Amino acid sequence: MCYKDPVNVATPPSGSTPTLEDVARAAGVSRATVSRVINGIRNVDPAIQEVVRQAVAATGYVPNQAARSLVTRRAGVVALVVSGASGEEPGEPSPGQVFTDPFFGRVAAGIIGFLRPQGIHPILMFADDAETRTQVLTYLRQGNADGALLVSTHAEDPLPRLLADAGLPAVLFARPAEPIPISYVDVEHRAGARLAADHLVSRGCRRVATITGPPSLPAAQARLAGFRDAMAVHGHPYIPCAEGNFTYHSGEAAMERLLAGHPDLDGVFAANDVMAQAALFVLRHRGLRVPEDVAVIGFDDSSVAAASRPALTTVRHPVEDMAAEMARLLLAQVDRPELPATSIIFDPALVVRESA
Amino acid sequence: MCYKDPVNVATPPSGSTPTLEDVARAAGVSRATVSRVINGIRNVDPAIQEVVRQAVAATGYVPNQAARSLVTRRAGVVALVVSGASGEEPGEPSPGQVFTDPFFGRVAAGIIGFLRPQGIHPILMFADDAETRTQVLTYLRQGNADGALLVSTHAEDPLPRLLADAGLPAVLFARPAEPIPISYVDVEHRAGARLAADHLVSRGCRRVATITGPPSLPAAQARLAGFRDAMAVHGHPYIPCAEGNFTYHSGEAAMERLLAGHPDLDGVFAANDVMAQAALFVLRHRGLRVPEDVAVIGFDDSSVAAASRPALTTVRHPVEDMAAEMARLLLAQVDRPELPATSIIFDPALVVRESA
DNA sequence: GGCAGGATAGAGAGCGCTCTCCAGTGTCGG
DNA sequence: CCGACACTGGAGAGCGCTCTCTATCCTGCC
Repeated sequence: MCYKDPVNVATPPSGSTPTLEDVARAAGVSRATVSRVINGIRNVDPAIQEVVRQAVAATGYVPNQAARSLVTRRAGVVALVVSGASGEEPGEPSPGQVFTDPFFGRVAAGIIGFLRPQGIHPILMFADDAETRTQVLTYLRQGNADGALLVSTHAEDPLPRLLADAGLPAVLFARPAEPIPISYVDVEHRAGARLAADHLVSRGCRRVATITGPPSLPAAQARLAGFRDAMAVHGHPYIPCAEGNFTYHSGEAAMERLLAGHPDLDGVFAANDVMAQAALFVLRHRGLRVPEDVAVIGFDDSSVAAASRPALTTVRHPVEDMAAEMARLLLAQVDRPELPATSIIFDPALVVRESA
Repeated sequence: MCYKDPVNVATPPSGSTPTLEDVARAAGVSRATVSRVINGIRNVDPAIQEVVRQAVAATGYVPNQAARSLVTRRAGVVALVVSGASGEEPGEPSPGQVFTDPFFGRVAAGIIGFLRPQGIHPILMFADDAETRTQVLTYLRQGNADGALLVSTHAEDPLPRLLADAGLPAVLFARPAEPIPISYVDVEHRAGARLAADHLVSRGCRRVATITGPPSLPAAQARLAGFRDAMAVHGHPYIPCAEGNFTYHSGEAAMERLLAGHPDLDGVFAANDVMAQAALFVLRHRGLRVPEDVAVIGFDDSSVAAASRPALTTVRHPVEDMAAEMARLLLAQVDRPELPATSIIFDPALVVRESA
């Protein structure tokens, strides 16, 4: 057999983008062989592989993903869905604001860090009402994306159930409020809160209070419960608490309320760093020193924790690792849809800085 | 002609997802007709349209995007690329940190707000070294995305040039450092800085300083130049300045330096809100009252501006509108690649709050 | 030396859709 | 009453790729 010189025959028929056929012609082999080389499959003579590779380079060939997807039934894309509840609540974060939360950035970074090496990229979608939820579902069904990575901002989010019912591959960032056969990753919130409680007690704090997240969120519930239980074990059965919703403003207000009711407190556990930061601000504003007068512990170890003054002691929430794990779980599920829903729970750790 | 009852013949051959063919069979028409109805095209009898629609509903048909893309040569996806320089510089924000910047959230929100109604979604990509830049290029060439929306964090970012050279549709968020035939949107930075200068002067500030962005960024240059020029016009030819890089930390450090060199200053213009917020913190820490002792003006009107204490007076940067315009420009360019590169410049506005 | 059997390459059938022809139908003017 | 013409709907050719099936070649063994 005689293979033609790949370089001289390379130019595709027209000025349009070259196809497999063009490369095959240039290399003097069949389409199938080129396909095999490109997809790195067995049974191709090394010499021919080399000829094909040269032909690919010479023609500037790039495989057409649509054609590939059509036959493989794989989009090579996953949806990263930021999903809220029905959107009726006032004060609910708008889609854009979600990004402002350092938490979301960490999730995105973790997901992308895992997916990028595999040539898979996330499509960004928001779902905050019935219409946009339908859009997500349709999008997945159309095969635009192979599955969904879901970050819900609300416990009542109906999207997880819709996805599960539709049998679409999906992984949640946190345990759903009600049991749904769907995979998720989460952190051991109770254990994290216990770490905070133990640390405050070991520092000698006796009058400790907590700023909670929205009670509708299981994560917030668990942090509160874990903190209370641990404090009870240390002999502090009653813990004053003020409810926030994870925003800076709500944290400020909550700290004000706590201080109004308990001016002598000497320790605060906030359910996330942003609220802890707000607490720091209020305390300093009141002339209270942190950690000398009041010790403050946050939760998440987000970027604001180290940036705070004083730097926040906080419970590390391994968000990036968890996000990468989400992606891993999703891809496994896409490959083998028959796999049962799995949940992976991560351990938190205490990061001691200056505030406690 | 007699159309069969769509409901009874509906079930597709197997349990697999229904295709156009299945719907056509169910409706008793040809594939072409169903396609016409679905794509809302002319020349279909209303009665038949109805029959087809019922058949679609009965079969649960959803068009396969890959097949559609294959023939239309349109992915229905655009890439949202966050692009840095070569990544050698230490202290450079990692991909994930980019999200933490409220600025990026606003861009994403603006883009999504415009694209979502059209059923187009952005794919999130980072490009921070040669390899990932190639990945972006390849991705676009493969037809995975129809074009790129580029947010560069560095002036020397080579990606815009690569995109322009490859003839791929792309729109930048800011004017490229060197002239490149590529579309972009930007804000009139000089005019914005002038607004800040005028306001400080009209408040009676006499000893004004500024915290700049990285000098390699044209936007930072323009803000500084605009501020200096305007202050010169007001009779203040010399303006102390300290360089920051748009982060909170750099803003703190810059404010410290300014105060060290000019303890008596009474006005500060920071090139973005985050650094202005840091300035606020340093000033309060030093016991200086804002705005009584020192007036502070930021730039961007990002979410942190209103959340600061005192709330920041700032120059509004219409990021969301600009981002939407980027998307519009990109889609126009995808539709008609022969269109010349266009640039659209937005006007800033002063938002007066408490800090000045 | 002939033949089984593994390794390798090619042929060709789709994947599901769009879109360009064409054929058929009905309408109107001459 | 007939031909011209707008209007509809169908047939069928791909879009570029993967992958199964088959043909060919080569090696080794009896």
